[in-house]
Amino acid sequence: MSASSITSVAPISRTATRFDRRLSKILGHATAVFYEKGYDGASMRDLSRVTGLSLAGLYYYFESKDQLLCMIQKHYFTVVVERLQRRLKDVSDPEARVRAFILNHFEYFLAENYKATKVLSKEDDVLAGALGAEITTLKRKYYRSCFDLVETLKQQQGLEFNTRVATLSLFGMMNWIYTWYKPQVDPDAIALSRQVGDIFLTGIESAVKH
Amino acid sequence: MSASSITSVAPISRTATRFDRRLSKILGHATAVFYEKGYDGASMRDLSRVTGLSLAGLYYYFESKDQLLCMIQKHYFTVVVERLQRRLKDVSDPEARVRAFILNHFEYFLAENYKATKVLSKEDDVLAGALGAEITTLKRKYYRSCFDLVETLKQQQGLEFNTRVATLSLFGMMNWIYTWYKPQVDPDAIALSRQVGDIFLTGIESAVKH
DNA sequence: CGCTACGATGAACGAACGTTCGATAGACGC
DNA sequence: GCGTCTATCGAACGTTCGTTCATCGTAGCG
Repeated sequence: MSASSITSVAPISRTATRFDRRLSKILGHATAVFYEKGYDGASMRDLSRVTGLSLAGLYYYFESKDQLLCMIQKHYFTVVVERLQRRLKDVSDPEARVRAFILNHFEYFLAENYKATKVLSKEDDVLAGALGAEITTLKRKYYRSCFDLVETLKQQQGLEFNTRVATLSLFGMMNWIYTWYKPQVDPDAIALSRQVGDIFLTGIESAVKH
Repeated sequence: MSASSITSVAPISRTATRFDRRLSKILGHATAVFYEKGYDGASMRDLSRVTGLSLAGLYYYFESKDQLLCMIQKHYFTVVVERLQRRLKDVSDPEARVRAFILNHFEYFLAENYKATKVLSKEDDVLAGALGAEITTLKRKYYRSCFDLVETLKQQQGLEFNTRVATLSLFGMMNWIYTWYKPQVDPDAIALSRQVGDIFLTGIESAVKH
């Protein structure tokens, strides 16, 4: 029973929302700190400084540093999956659905939650035990969504390739971005999702100059 | 002046090679430890245990933990670039040269030095100052090699795409592998380099069933 | 007014960390 | 045989870490 699940069902809504709003801000600050210094490199004292709360005060909102990371990862994965499902409702063509996946990923992780990308990608396996298992389940669900879209496209077009390798290569292209993306230099989320989609679906050699 | 550069030019070859051989083994053990626990997660005491040397004895071979990581990264990047240049000598066709790059990367980092992939990819930005700058230079050289190969292919075939995005997408596919590759399940380095090359060059939709 | 739960704090704890220092063998040249 | 260099060690140092605990003000409720 996590803190958020307690308060979200608590009868006194005023106190509950206050707690949740405060927690939400802390999660945002923590994401920024982890983005800049990495999970191990960031200390609770760093987080204390940027949030304005005391070191001990932080522990009113979560049980441990591990659980804090868990809550962050959980939040972003949950929301991106929700958005994906909503977005896929209007799309039926298999190729368009794969492109919708890519666009959804970039719009959420590049345009709206840039710093989260690094935290989710890099601090991939630091969580162990029950906390790690919870995140693994969520992540597998997200992966599975993509895998199924690629597999459906493969069936429809009568293609032949290793779906696992193809899907994980696509994830590679998307998740590696946190290491090189520069907003001033590189295309925005929409243009980038088109280019990555082009490479994945038809390769660089299909982009003939006209 | 690093320790290895001193000893490699030292007149007394017996002492020098002994030092270098021992250092080389330590580097190998350290790579394995960093692979398993991450750079921050791995302690000098962990390294002391697996090497059999005492905690203080380790510091006879390098100046600091940071410099140890630097030496590891330096070694692998230097060797892979050397191998690449040797391999590219026999290949003139632009597409074949891009495929040679991919094959070279997988054969070195997947088949021969699997654990190094993670250490190089994940501990990408932990090094700061002069140590970090040295690695950045090497890494940029490797990136530049690939960029030029892609750019040449683009010119020869009269293609139109963002070379930077394409190149870094390729790196994404290659470098992300450390997060998912399972030798028992997934194709070997040769087959994998062919599949990744296919995706990059012609996309998944070109792989029509016959 | 008094009670209770909430939100927050300063100070401290024990553990683990990277690194250093002085000492100590053994090998080798003079 | 004596000084010097190589290789290694136990022990400790100072620091930083995540976490805890007793405490305190405050606001709402009876």
